Amino acid sequence: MKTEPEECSIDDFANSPKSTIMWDGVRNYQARNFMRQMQVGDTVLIYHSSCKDIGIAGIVDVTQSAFDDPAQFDPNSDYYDPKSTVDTPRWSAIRLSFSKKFQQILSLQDIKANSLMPESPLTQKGSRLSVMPVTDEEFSAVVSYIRKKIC
DNA sequence: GCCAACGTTGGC
DNA sequence: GCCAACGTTGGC
Repeated sequence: MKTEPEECSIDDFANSPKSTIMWDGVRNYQARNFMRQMQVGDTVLIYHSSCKDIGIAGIVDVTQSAFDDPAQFDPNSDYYDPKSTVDTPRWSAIRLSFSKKFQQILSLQDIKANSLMPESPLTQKGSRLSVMPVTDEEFSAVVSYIRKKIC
């Protein structure tokens, strides 16, 4: 899952390890559909975008599967969607909790240079998908690369 | 700040 | 249903 760290970063999770953070505001159907597939206990890579240190910053866990994103009903929210009603909601949110923060960001450069996620939309030009699946293979590649790099 | 790539909107 | 125009994303 992508996030701008100024809005929500891995540190926001790390600083409140026992609480959960609601992941709301996703307003793209493809991303939403991927969120709806996520189950409690699933592992999520957190990617910092549009910032100085671009890349994967750590790991969080799903603590609640998809529910109606309350922001879509709130006229005062940036994420308000006038076309959503309680009867016909469009958007979903999930809840996440802290798992791990990488000791250093696994940069997009490194991800590309070492082909850690060659098939992923993440490494493909022009992809704007903010929630995307990660294969077991990609996850293993990411974790073993960051271990090696830190040691 | 630039700009390519993308998704959405809305007139027809 | 098409597609031009528009707004947004996000790396550089």
